[in-house]
Amino acid sequence: MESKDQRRRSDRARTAILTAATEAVAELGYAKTSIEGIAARAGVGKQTIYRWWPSKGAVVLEALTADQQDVEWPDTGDLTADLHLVLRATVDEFADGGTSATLRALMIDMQQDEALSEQVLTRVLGPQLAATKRRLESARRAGQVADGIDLDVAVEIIFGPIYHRWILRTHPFDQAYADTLTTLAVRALGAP
Amino acid sequence: MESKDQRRRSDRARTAILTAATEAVAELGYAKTSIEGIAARAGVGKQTIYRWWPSKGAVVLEALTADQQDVEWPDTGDLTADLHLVLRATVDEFADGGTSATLRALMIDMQQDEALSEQVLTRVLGPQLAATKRRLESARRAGQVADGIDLDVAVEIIFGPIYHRWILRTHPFDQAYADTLTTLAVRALGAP
DNA sequence: ACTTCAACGAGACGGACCGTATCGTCTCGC
DNA sequence: GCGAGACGATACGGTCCGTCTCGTTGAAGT
Repeated sequence: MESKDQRRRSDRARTAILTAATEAVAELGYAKTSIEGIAARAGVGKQTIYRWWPSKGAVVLEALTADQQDVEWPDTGDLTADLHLVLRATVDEFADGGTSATLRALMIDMQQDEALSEQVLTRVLGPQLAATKRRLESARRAGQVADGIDLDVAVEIIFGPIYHRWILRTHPFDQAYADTLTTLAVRALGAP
Repeated sequence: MESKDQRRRSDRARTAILTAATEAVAELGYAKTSIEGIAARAGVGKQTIYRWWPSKGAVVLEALTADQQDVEWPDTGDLTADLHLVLRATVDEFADGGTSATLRALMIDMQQDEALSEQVLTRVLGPQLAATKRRLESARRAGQVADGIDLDVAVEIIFGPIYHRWILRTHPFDQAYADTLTTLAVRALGAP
């Protein structure tokens, strides 16, 4: 085996790198952020980055997940109200510049990096989608979601439009949108 | 003004460049495709590319739109049937490697190139979304879409899930998906 | 037919980053 | 303390960028 003794890892360097990565992406955008730039900004040799991360995307992903808490789904028994709450919170989060730029960046690199794609999916997007599916299962038990509906598609009916508008910027991305989308999604899912 | 005399433009070079760009993206993927690579493949000086296009994205965009016909919406009077048809066709088109890789690539570059973003939106995505909205207006007149529904959001309810699954690859992207999605979308839009 | 002039193919150029390979130096675990 | 391995720093060969020349070619204007 080679150099992977976590015990000897410098936490000062690790923290400096993650901080520098976050700052660089926020400041320059993902495309113009380079490994060399992160290293210089962090006051670190670039080899130290290559020693612990395989790619720029991996560094940025860890920087993103380092300081994030999972979005938890409420379950008050009222699907419409809970959905409304979550969509408004999601719009807020995505409208924010920092997290938004980073996540957008990762979704870019996912398209050309298989390993990173899997990481982002399992560590960031997957849990969110799974939590949503769980909430929908609960709603179905309560008779608020029609039987026979494919819940994976139901999740996409909810978040697909969000991502669509967030990525393409076709229309305003605001609270009013969260409201409208909530109504339509509930119409799609609800038992008649 | 300087060098913009379209009359003197070599059509041989232009065609060779667009063909080479399409091939290169299909073969290497967008990220590994370079302007130099396209020039070499086309048997062309790279200055000839820089003379007529501002960026790699612009070349690829023109290569994509060169040989594409707009997806037209049928209007048989039956929204469900028409929607079903279009979604199946869309899934087919997106599942295809060639067009898919190119469009995916453009959506990547849109995130970091303002001008390109506008071009892709107005020349590729926009017309598709507008056509969909028109079909929904027709359906609303026929009483198949409830009054008061925001048609821009309605369009996103339809295509948002498609893009979501296509980009993130969370679940199989096939005809069965088109079927399921059709059902849910119609539920969301339909008058009770 | 002849002139003319911009587009053409080719490729040199400086610069930015890539990812790898070594330098001494520092520091942690034994 | 001693040794191993991570550290900051930096040199290296590559690739590609975008700009800038070269002659050469070929179509428009006379």
